[in-house]
Amino acid sequence: MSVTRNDVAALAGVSVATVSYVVNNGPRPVSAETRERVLRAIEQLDYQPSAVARSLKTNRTQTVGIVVSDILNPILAAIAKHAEDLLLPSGHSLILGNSDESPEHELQLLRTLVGRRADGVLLLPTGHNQRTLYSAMEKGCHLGLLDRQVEGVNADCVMFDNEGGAYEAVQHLIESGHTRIGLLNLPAILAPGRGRLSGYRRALKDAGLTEDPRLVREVSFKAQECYAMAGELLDVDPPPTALFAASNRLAEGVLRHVKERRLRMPDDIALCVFDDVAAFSYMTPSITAVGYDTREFASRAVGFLCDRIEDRYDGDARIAQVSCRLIRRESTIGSTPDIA
Amino acid sequence: MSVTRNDVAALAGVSVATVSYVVNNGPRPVSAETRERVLRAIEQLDYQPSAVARSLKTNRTQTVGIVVSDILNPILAAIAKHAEDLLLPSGHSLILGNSDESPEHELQLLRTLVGRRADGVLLLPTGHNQRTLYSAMEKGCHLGLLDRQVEGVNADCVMFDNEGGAYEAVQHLIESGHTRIGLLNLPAILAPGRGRLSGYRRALKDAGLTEDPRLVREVSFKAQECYAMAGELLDVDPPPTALFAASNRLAEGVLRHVKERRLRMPDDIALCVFDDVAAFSYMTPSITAVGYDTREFASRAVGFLCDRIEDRYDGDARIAQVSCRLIRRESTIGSTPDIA
DNA sequence: TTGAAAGCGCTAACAA
DNA sequence: TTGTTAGCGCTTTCAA
Repeated sequence: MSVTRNDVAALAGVSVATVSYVVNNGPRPVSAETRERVLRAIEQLDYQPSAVARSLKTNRTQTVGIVVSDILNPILAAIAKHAEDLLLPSGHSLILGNSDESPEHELQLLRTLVGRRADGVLLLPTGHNQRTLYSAMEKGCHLGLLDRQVEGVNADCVMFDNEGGAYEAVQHLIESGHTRIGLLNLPAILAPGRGRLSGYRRALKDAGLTEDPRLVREVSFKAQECYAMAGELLDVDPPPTALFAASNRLAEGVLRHVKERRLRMPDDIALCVFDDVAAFSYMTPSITAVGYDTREFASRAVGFLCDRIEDRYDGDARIAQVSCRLIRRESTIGSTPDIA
Repeated sequence: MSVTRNDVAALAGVSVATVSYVVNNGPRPVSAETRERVLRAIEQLDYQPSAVARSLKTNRTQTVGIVVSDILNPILAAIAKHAEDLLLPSGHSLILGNSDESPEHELQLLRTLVGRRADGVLLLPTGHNQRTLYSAMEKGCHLGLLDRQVEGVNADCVMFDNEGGAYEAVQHLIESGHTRIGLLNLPAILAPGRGRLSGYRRALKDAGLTEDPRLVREVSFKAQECYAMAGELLDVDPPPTALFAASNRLAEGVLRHVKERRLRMPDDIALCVFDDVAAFSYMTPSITAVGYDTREFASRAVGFLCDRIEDRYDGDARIAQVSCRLIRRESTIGSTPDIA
């Protein structure tokens, strides 16, 4: 079928072993002259070594999977992009999987990845499939969790400072004079939802405000529900004067209402969002958001994973936290001298 | 190292061939009783067949690459997502690559993909690397081009109706009373840029307007340059009253100026964008855009590719065109009764 | 410095 | 209905 190492060896008049040593640049030396001949043969035949055969032999595929809930979320797209960037130099390819928050979908993706003998997987877990995760790790497929720890799964995890970011956001709203602050939150079964909720609570408490339970809503990942919940939140009596949306997806629901009801931000309603996306800075009004460095996040996750893949670390699960910072924009402070 | 088919065969007390036929559900029959025993052994050992070994034998990897210029572009992310969706049922995995519009980067990604023996590649080409593309196809790696045809490469291609979409957009601006319409265009060396430019020109001509060359700007893919060019366009004297931005990226440059200069859309400047992204519908004012079905686009591309991978088609390169439609929003018509 | 050959885990042709 | 075995393209040990 295609050109193999035998063809190269034959053309160069050397053994297959020698070709191997030339291709891999080691581990044993090859005389300059022989190497030259081999390289010429490779060139001439347009020979491209088979990573498949190589993987079978070496038990390494130089492949890592990334399974996220939604690649359309710009945050996750950015993490995937940076992961790919960071993995490229070491020759790893990235296999992309979308779980859509579905455990069944996630299961299938994980099985496929294990079947392909991926060296590792970066996973934004649905929170299920513990057994499969455990079995994957047993089989030597290293695991790195993204922002969500999974109970009973002892894997490295990189998180955002969810609690701190939320605290800073809500504190900012309080300092801007708001006392009725609605929270549109992620499901609190997942770590980010829990963290953002507790940041919200701590900020209220530190300011001596009491929480109105009607102002705290938890939303699944359905866009429709976001929209509906945002509406309910705005309709609470007396209404909130500010909203903290715990994710960029959640913010969309709010923004649709703002538009439909012709609300002015921040006068009618102030808005702060966890997750900063590009559009927030050039919208009018621009949107105050909790931002963070997705490149750093990806870098920590890839670092953890490669440490294990390349046998530099084999200990207990590690946790890294990526810091967040509040970017104050017009949706809370009303006007900006400069574009942030 | 890991559990292999031999282990399963031994435990079940059958030959490796039988295990194979059970796992693959064919091609030869296995008695119900034996199958049962094998399945139990698989279960018990938590055996997961190696796709690597399978690929070496079958010369098929069930892997396709997708190489795009920027996965952060929501349009490309959507195409990647849909491609993954569509490929999953047939057991194909998607390897993601970001070329960043760099030919060198693209080259490396293509080489890696060929080395991994990807069954096919979906590519948004930089326009270079023809030889590598040609050689990849020679080697049996099927190729599907996304929106950009490459001269001298005889591969299937799916395109948007760039000319028609641009025509409709500019016609709409003209009908709204504009006569000085700026075009912020993609590089015209690439097919989409050419198509969108000629749609712009045809619309002007059909309306009896003459083109002012100062109102047509071509921009590379650098964000900075977008911003600068958008500024120059707005500063032409006499200034344009409407702008057609040939991509969502280009639109960002315009929107930053609109914000900084506190321009009102559409009164000070009307804006229409090729590429509809979610944010355009909930921004205020909402942005008029040329939209299309990314799912259909991905579906055509994946269809072309799988036809070849699965030997259903082996003829000349095919072209498909995905239609576009104008979505009129506030940035051109000033107010919408409903959210589009 | 180089070659020969075993074997990675699988599929499928050939035998039984 | 089932078992045996060659061989996919590579890496690497053992010998020369």
